[in-house]
Amino acid sequence: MQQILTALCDPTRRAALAIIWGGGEHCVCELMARLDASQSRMSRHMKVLREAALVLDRRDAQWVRFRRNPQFAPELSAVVDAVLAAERTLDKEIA
Amino acid sequence: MQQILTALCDPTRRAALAIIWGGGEHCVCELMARLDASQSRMSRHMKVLREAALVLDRRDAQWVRFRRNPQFAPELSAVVDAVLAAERTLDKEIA
DNA sequence: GATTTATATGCGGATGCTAGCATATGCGCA
DNA sequence: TGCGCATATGCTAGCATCCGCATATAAATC
Repeated sequence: MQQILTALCDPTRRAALAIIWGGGEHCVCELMARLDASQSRMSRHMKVLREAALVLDRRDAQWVRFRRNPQFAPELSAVVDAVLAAERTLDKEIA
Repeated sequence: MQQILTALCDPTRRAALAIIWGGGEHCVCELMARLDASQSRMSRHMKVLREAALVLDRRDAQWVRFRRNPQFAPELSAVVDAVLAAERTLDKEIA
């Protein structure tokens, strides 16, 4: 739990998770581009998400593809869902 | 959102919030006793919860009574609910 | 006014998080 | 083997967080 919340505490990680949580595979370079983050920065943030078991990764040629961990405890998935949903709602309200 | 997650990131604050979130008023000295926290530590943690608008406080003679903020945005309340529920569930599994 | 109880806060030290830079590693291709 | 793209990581500086200790403030009571 502590690890999950720590992972969710950084806006860049939340943004990366928002992209990944919806499904599909995403490489670091894609996330770098979409989130305007430097390479080492993105790589380290993904490491935190991986170590919290929020995402899984696999090598695919030069790339490392990240995807949502489907075996994540449902109570914890509910936390992630709530955070991402809240963020979407609040962003909409500002815009 | 950032402020909420930062507030939730500390285990002492989560424990205090778990007590308060259920309802009722609770003074700092009660929380100190129940969470085995020093006075300055507890006071500061409560300040973080207050500044995140998770809780409201009022003076009552020597005491400061904290209670859940009833006007908290529902999407954010959902985050708190999910976190506290997950923590309860996981604690139960360990025990 | 003095004392006691409850709470807040200034200060300092320890620790941790984050980012950038440079460099290392892994993989495909010529 | 050598080169280039994608990713990981050692190092460091800057900044935030957390805690304990001491002290300040607030309210009640005598």
